[in-house]
Amino acid sequence: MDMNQSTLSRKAEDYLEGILISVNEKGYARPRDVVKRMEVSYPSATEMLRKLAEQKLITYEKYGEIKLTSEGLSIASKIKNRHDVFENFLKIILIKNEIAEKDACVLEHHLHPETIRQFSKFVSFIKESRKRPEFLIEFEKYCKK
Amino acid sequence: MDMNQSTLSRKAEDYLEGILISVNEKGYARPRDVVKRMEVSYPSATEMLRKLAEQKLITYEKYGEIKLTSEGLSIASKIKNRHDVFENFLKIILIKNEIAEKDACVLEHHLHPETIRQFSKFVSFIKESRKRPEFLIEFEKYCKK
DNA sequence: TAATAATGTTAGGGAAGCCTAAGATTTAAA
DNA sequence: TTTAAATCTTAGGCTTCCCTAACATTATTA
Repeated sequence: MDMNQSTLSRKAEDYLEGILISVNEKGYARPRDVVKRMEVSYPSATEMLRKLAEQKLITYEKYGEIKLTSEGLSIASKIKNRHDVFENFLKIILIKNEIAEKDACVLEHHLHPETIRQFSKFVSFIKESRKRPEFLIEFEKYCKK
Repeated sequence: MDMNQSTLSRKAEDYLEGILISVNEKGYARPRDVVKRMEVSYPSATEMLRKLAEQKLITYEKYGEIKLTSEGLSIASKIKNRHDVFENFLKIILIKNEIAEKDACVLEHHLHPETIRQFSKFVSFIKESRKRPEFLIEFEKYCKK
């Protein structure tokens, strides 16, 4: 049960994550939301929506609202968590927000679970320090040289 | 001049990097080297080799030795440098060598140049510290909790 | 409510990258 | 040197993801 995650393509994960964002905002997604967020044409979106529906990761009927099934939600949330981990990490190493956001999308796929776990720990480690760790101050100086 | 890097697919970059490794070892590559390193079939390798040759990134003739052109070498070297940066980084955040090596392959593509630069700086920053930075010792403890 | 605009779907096709099967070439062995 | 093994290429086809053009549906507005 639940072998889908491992066999889901990178793109399918992307779409699922995109759908989650709309669902969080207004309770459902529309093809137009997907089209905008993924920067693809309507036919491309329709095609992927059908596939995701076939795999029971979303509910979707012609001209209808798109929602995540519980399994779809579970997968999308995992991807989104990863995304956040990487985005946070990139900001820590002083990358501009805009770039950090985009590059997190690249990082969030296909890394070994252990790698993701370590990135995640690294971010928590930094964030849990009461004051800004000395080494980050040093690193910032180092970058300016 | 040299707009190829930006338009080269991720896979093409992978192959180029693989070829570089064989070239470094023995002065040239053979289809069998590519097949082994990329874990693809001969026809897949042949197809990509032809494409790379078309783009003048390698020299390659039927049944012949494969070599990098100066442009191919320049691109492959950049990719390899990135790979090394990421591999080093992953080891710093305490990921097993074997996984670090594989995941560096994922990281080495499609990140913003600024992101790559920052990763690179981060690694240099750590490596240039005379002694092992305190925070890494702390991080290691943190991971064990 | 009829016309228009926005949204969505279907049909058909393309590029990238992968494969197996079959055949060609080169290398190694008998 | 003939045969066998290894290597390599060609032919043909598959999947994923993308697209444009044409058509259908829904929403908006005159």
